[in-house]
Amino acid sequence: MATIREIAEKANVSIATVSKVLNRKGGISQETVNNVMKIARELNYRPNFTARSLKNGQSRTIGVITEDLTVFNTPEIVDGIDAYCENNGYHYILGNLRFNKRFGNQPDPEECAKLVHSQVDTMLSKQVNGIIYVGYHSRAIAPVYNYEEIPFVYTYCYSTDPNIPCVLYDDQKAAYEATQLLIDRGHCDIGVIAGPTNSIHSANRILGYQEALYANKIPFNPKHIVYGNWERDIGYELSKELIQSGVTAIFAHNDLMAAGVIDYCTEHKIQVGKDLALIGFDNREIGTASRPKLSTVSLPLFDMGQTATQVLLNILAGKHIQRGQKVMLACTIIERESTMPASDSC
Amino acid sequence: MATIREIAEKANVSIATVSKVLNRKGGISQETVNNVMKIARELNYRPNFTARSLKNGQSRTIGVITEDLTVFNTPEIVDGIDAYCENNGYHYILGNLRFNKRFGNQPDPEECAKLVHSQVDTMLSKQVNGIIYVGYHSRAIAPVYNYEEIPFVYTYCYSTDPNIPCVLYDDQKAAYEATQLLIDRGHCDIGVIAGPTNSIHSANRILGYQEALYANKIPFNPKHIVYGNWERDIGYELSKELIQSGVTAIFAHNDLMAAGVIDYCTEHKIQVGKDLALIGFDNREIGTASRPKLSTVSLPLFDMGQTATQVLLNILAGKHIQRGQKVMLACTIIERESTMPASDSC
DNA sequence: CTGAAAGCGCTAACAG
DNA sequence: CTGTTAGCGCTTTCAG
Repeated sequence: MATIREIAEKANVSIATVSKVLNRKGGISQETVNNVMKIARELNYRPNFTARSLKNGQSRTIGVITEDLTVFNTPEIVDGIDAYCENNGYHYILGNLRFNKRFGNQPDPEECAKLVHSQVDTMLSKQVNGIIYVGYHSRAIAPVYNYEEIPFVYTYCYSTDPNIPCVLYDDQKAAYEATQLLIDRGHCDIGVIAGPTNSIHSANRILGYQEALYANKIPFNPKHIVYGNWERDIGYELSKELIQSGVTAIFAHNDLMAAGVIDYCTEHKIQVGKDLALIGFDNREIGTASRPKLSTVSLPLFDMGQTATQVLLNILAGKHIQRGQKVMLACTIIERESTMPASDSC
Repeated sequence: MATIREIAEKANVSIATVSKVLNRKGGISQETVNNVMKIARELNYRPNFTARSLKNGQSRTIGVITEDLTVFNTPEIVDGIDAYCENNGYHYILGNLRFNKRFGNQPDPEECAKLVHSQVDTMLSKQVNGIIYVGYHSRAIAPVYNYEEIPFVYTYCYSTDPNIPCVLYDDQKAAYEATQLLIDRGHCDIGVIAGPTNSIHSANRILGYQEALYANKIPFNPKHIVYGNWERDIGYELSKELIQSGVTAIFAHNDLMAAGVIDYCTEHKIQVGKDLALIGFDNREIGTASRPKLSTVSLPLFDMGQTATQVLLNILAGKHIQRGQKVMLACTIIERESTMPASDSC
């Protein structure tokens, strides 16, 4: 690859002059400029990013660490990071921890820490200015590193340390809206199939659900909340309970469990979308595959990627960030067939 | 961040000595080694990758260009690249073209070329040693660049130029095996719902299908092949035709069209897995969501990523590569419920 | 307007 | 065993 020096030789000028021309610094005669540019083009010159970074002492590069690229949420988030970087003249390098293949859903904290540590080390050695850490499932994570050296932003997970900003989606608001949709469709006996009792997602979604009931003056019946394990089978089982206890609508905390509800209903000739209203969460592919198509809550993944990048670049630009900043992005309700027919209200 | 120079000062040795210690070059007294290492650790020293690359004139880094990270096949492939790089001491940088959001399924060749060109330029300026190009749907692509400068390997797509190696999966073999499975399950009137007539995938899969019939001495009835558009609705419509013409098994060239077949059968009380055997292709999420669960063909995506990287690293290591090398990786048949009950043979 | 020279952090001859 | 020196490709100050 051609270097600045080769251009200088061909053009019979010094490398300093070439550098100035290439960087449009001005103070160079038009003639020289033209000539240098012409030769640069002929030689198919491309600046050496490495050398430039070294000299300038800055890379305009951020690191993106994904816990697992193959998990459904992650590619969209990275897509958002990519777009935001491109629009702001930043580069990023991706590091993928492959937690899924290595650990399944039960990451060994010890091993994880080692992987993260080594990934951060690599990135630091590549002179990144900051790091976005993308969780593979939402949970609280201890600070991954002696993060003081460099700003971190978490997304799709959050830190136990209040100094690390995170970008999340708003479970509570989404649940409020999902519940409101069910109410708008004429239901007041609304069951909830939540995730495990220790899920923060479910806790927040239950809050949103309760708020919506309250706002609509519908009494809250604690029996209408049952707890599952995010799997399809449990949706099947729990829907039985719920339906027998008289609910006419179900808010399942993920699409998989909602699919289980559809399984149960199909088997028992209960028409979802008519006899029973159903809404899921996550907007997974399964929701368009099911019959009827599942109404659900879509996660703002692309936006989370963009926002996380924005937050990080703001920090890098020295803009003040509140301690413990948590950016909450809104989800979108997607109404499909499972909640469709508006019947009469309570 | 600490530099080699700071270590040298604290240790009262020259930077050359420090460098030698850090790179385990030997010829340094144990005492000095210990001391330098200790100080390096205290200072939390991390080598500057940028400086090292510049000096050594090589980055041990490859570029990975994805046409679209958010498309179902891509993350698994990148995961494979990641794993292979990690195991072989290589780095990679990812560039994501975001074709899907920019163009949908109809990429404008002009615009694409511009994006690719600029991405390759960036990577070249970052001194990558080679590039893996990951297609977002399988098709022939004109050489993306003046690729002579640097080796390219394509995966999930192939080049019109025979000099560029590509890593693909073996449609024909997979189709042979899928058809054989149907035959093993007792069927001889096997319909095919193919993709569009111009799809190379479908052409190869039809070949595999015909081979399997021939190997089992089953006459090939051209009427049993119908052409769709990869969408679910067309699966519904075409299954009608096929079933009326008397087939007892269907090989759909993707899972989406297979889901359409299930739709039709559910509606017409035809029990898939009993009255009709069905196998799809791609192993998408929808296949576990459907009832019955869909038998299908799983793509060797992770393996494609690994193999593409292997091919590229071999080229970089100077190993000879045949002109026009096409590596064909085997798919895996996944039998689920839609082909299950083995009945009596023809 | 142009060029010489220093230096980013690191490695590798080579000399001592 | 250790240090001096040159230089990777580039930018920037300073002198001319």
